[in-house]
Amino acid sequence: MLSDRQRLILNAIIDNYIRSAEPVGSRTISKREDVGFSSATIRNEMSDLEELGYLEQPHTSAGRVPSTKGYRFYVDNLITPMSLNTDEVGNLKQVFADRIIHFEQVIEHTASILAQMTNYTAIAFGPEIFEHRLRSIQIIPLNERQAVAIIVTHTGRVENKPIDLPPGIHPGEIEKLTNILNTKLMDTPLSQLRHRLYEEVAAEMKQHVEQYQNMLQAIEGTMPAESSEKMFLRGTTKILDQPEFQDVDKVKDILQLFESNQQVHNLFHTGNSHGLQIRIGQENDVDAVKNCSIVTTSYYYNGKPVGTIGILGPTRMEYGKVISLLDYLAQGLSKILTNEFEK
Amino acid sequence: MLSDRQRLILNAIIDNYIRSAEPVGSRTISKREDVGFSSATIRNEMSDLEELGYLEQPHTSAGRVPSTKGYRFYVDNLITPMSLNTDEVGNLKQVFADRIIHFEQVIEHTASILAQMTNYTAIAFGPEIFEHRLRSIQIIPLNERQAVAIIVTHTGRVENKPIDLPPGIHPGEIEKLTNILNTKLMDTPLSQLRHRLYEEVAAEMKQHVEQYQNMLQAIEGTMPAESSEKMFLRGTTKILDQPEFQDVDKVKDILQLFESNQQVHNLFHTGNSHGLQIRIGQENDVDAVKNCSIVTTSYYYNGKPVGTIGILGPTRMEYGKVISLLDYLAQGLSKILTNEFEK
DNA sequence: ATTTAGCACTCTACGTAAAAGAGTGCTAAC
DNA sequence: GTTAGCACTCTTTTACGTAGAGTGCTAAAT
Repeated sequence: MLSDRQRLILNAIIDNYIRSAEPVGSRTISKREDVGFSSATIRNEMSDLEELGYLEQPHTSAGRVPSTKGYRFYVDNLITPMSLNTDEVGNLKQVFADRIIHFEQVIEHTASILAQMTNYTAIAFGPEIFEHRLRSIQIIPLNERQAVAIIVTHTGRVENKPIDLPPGIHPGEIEKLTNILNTKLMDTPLSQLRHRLYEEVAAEMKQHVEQYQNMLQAIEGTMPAESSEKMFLRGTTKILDQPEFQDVDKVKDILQLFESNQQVHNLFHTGNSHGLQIRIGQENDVDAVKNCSIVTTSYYYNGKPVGTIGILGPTRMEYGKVISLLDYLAQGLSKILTNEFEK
Repeated sequence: MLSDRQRLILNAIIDNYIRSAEPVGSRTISKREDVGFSSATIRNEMSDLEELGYLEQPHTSAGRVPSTKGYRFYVDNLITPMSLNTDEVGNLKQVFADRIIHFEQVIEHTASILAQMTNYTAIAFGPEIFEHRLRSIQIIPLNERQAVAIIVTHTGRVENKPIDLPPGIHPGEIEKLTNILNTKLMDTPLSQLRHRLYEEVAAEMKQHVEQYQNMLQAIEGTMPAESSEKMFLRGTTKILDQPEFQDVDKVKDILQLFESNQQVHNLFHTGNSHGLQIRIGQENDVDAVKNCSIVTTSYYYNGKPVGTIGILGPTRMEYGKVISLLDYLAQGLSKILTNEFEK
């Protein structure tokens, strides 16, 4: 659809704008080494590109700025994923080089390094909980009325929740119950925990445990809600460094959004789709990030997508760099995850 | 030192400034009902108060603004703690009215309600960990090489850490070890855990567990570090609503500080002192909050201070309201804490 | 001796105007 | 098809004058 020259010029404009954050003029482009045309020619092409919707003009006699459509074309057709230099690869390797104790620590480290290397806000979600299988469930009484239920998954994730004990329950009952739960539910994926609790455990409990219904309810309450995977958000204030967010009003909504885990989760959750995803400016549903872009990708366990890492930055984002970093890290995570639990 | 009239005027100025955030002029004060002097008289007094260091003038021919010294005098001598109205008391009571499952949830709720009712940033620290006593310690193997150690305190707090297993250790060994640990360490305050681990457990372990030294080290690593009490920070973006923080540069440092748990902890930690503490503007050591004030108070368990709740806001803070709220909530927390674990 | 009215003075905030600068769009020449 | 040239437009910056708020001082009033 676009001529080669139009593509070249669009690419040059976006490239410049990403660096300068200022509307780009025709003369700036014609001075570039990779463009051999006079400013007048560029002006004509710019005019056409604007008419086609790829560029916008803040006002007459200002330079051009890429539109959402422009960025979209850029990331779909023009972008050359930045190849990482040795320093950068070195940095990234460190995430995986440390002796790995726990996958969640690696995830956390991933988010940190992403934020640090991009200067944008980074997020990383722990492996989706429905892939975790139960390794152990413990009920620890604190006193006559209260206890803590603890669930440990085969990935080492620990969830705990306080529960009320039925009045007058005997400690031996709790122990019996714990045994039943562990025997019956071992290796159950968390997503099926509730289901199997009623299907298989209830009957057994009925025989051995008094007041089993109260306990059953209490225990059900501790089962982690779906899609409550761990989330690490890093570099939330990086957005303040961007020139387009020098106005407090423009950042307030975003920072407030960061305060709510639920909202952040919704924002980055990619639903069924996986792999590299880019949402640019108004392509986002949430108003607060209408002039931000979100780039996410997935990592895999046994070929299945189980987690997401991503970046939130201004629409004027260094897409090439971000994509390369995300790719590299996602691959690393997939590899580690598979190694760690497959042996 | 200050005459009654000077105190009256200083109080009026601060009172006005807290509400308006604008330098206060002599005429504004003379119009107040509680002040029966002409603007000229006020001007003279203001001039004196400035000379004494209680007021500052942004520039000639602007009104006066309280200095740090002025605020200090205000909170020490002039302030009348705002009595809470019924609506407010109702709100506060809700924090404690919900059926209490877990003290940490109450603490969290406290931080939220503080932020919401003051429109400043609120913080609440869970009871200091050295007051927690061990209720249970569990070691859950994940596979041949890895395990998770879980520590539960009598307050229901759960800490967990991944540990590496010594190669070739037998599952039975782990069970034996867990039994020893629980028998020997039950009810030990967390602060003495390390000490008693070596004093009392090591000998016993030596007899029953192979490779006990490796395990000992691994377990020691899971013992929570001192002063790692839970912390709830709420309303971190409230500061953006304050007129004196409309400039991005002025908030950036503060928001960045909020990103680091460690720094937040240092900022609010009151060391040995307890009870109501107010640090105004430059009285703070940390540069980022040089034009903020921090008000904290303690809550108690058996008469001993075990936790802190507090507020961070602009120096121009509604001290009276904040103090009343903190007092009320701290008392409530103390009461609950004592009830919950004393029965 | 204290308080107050009056007034000149100072400084900021605001609005307007002029000038400078950046960039376009069009026309005509190459 | 490309480019040089130029008039035109719009923003940004600077300058300047005015209005407003508030002070500080003096002299009068209490």
